[in-house]
Amino acid sequence: MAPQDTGPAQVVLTASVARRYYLDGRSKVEIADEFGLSRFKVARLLDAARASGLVRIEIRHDGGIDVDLSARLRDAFGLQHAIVVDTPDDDLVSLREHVGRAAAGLLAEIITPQDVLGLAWARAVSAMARALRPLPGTPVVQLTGALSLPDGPDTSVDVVRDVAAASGGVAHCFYAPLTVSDAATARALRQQPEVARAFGQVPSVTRAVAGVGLWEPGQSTIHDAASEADRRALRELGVCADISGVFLSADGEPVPTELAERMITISVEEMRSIPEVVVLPYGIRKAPAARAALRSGLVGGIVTHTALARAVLDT
Amino acid sequence: MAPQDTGPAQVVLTASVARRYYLDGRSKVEIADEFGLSRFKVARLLDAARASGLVRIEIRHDGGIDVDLSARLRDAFGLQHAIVVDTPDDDLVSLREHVGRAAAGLLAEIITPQDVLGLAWARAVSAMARALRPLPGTPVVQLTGALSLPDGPDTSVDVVRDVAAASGGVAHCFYAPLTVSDAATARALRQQPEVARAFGQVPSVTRAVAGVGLWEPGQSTIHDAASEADRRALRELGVCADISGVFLSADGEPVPTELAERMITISVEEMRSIPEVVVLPYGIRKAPAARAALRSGLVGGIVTHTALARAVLDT
DNA sequence: GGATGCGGTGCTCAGATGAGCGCCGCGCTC
DNA sequence: GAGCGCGGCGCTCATCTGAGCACCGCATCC
Repeated sequence: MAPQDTGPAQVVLTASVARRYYLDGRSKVEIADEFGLSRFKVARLLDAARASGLVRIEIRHDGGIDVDLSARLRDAFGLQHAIVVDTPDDDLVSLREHVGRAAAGLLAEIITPQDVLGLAWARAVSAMARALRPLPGTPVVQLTGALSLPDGPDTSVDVVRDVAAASGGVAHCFYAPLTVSDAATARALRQQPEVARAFGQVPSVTRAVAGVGLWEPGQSTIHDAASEADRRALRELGVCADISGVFLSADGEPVPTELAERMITISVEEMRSIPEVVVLPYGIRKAPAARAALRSGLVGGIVTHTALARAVLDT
Repeated sequence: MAPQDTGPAQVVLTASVARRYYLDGRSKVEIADEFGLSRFKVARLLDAARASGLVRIEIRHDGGIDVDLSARLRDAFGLQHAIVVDTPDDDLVSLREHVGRAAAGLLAEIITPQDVLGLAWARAVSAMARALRPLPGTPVVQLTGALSLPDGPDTSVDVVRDVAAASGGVAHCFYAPLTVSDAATARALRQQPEVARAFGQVPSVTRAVAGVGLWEPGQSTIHDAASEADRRALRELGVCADISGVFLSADGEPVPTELAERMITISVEEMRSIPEVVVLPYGIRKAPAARAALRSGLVGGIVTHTALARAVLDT
């Protein structure tokens, strides 16, 4: 006896109303007048149109950013910025390039002339530097000593100088290795005028960019450059991740290490005092390290890719 | 120097705001509070999201009705109802079934117990009757005499009786042919109590359903049943279409014919007095006839299919 | 150095909108 | 036939929203 839930004429009317409202931008009052309905009726038709799936609204970005994952990541860890690059790739070099490019975009967006930019060394940071377009004259501060990689063209010094050149700002850089053989040498190096001058700028740094290492072979340049004894020692201390020479346990607690004392880099306290540290993890295996970094509270921004973001969130 | 038009962080923010607004149904004020923005900023972000294509709204019905064409047809001809069945088919039998089913749905939707339903004979009307689900006890009035087709199981009488049975209402039907050999016989037949009783109900008919014929071979049961002389005579009078025995020129003007006087059917005036006549044209070739019917002003509703609707509108 | 224009922001105020409520008609039950 | 429950409708009133405007900072140009 009942006509079906909604008849065809109803469907057509609803669709017409929905079109006028959602696509033509008319007000419900106008539509009500036009169709000879009450504005309440129009509102109910529109509700029905939404509920029945006649009107479908989707939010999608085709510029290579997964906006949904980005927002979830940002909200899950209370971050200031999260960018998840949408790429099905799983080649590390390609991922790094994508993340670097997105980080360059983010930096260009959020950096103002009042900012002071700190850069740790990481291959992703180097990729970012290469993709960077001119910034408004921002000073750039080197946060870590240089690590000479056989395959890497850029050292931390190069990156800082390149970025400063692009920004037209001052480059606070120094020539020193990332790690030395004993704490005394490290302390001595930090006293060097050049190094001391750069590190003296750290308290004024407002944004920093760093990579994230996982304390496993091939997942951290620091790990790979360390001695077998250091590798084992840190593993036994429960080190899971490193951010610019700051070591973290799996749940994000800073882990004091003897190795850190032999490194030319910033301390946990210095890092914590930087208003926004942006990290650039990539590669699905680094999920535990990324999670540790996000849990540490040291990080205010992240640029990564879909697979890793999902892995971090699905825990 | 300018960062690109919108940076990645901006995109993520905009998408989050759009999600909250369009998908979660929050008000702009709530969103502004949540994100620490002014409500104006939220409104502008949403505008930008719409403009940039980040938010896409589409209105689509997957129930076999082309809502867009339906509405265009309704508006173009000022109809009360237009239903365009979305089918890529071009087989006449299949089209007729689809149109019939949709017409049954429309009828079930718009018929009330206060209505009086008139039915002309047409194969599509017969298809509709077969698809009809129970109606609220509506009286049904036969509007045309019977035409015996070799392949048609239903005559106009059958259709009326079936529909009345389904509705539980009274069937005002009669046994008489659609056309006879001379006007005097037709007049005499109309005086028959049974026939006169049915036609006496015509002024109270509030909705009628009829087919549309194109005055060409194979496009009108009346044409095909007519003598060669009649076919030629009407062609020379400029007859393009017929609706339930009412003949129309290509621009929808009623054409008085001698043939009409030999038919047991309603007059133009009677048809015009019916508040809503729903026609069921199908088959792309009938476009001129459908157009004529819609232009005539006699028609208040149409049920047809995509190809024909498009052909009618693209003129 | 001051005038000018432009993009981005948030204000006012009128008009649009939503939540909740009461009314009405219908079908069902007893 | 009276009572009941339900769904659809439109009202009120508080809130939300949009159009237009004024303001600010910045860059540009005489």
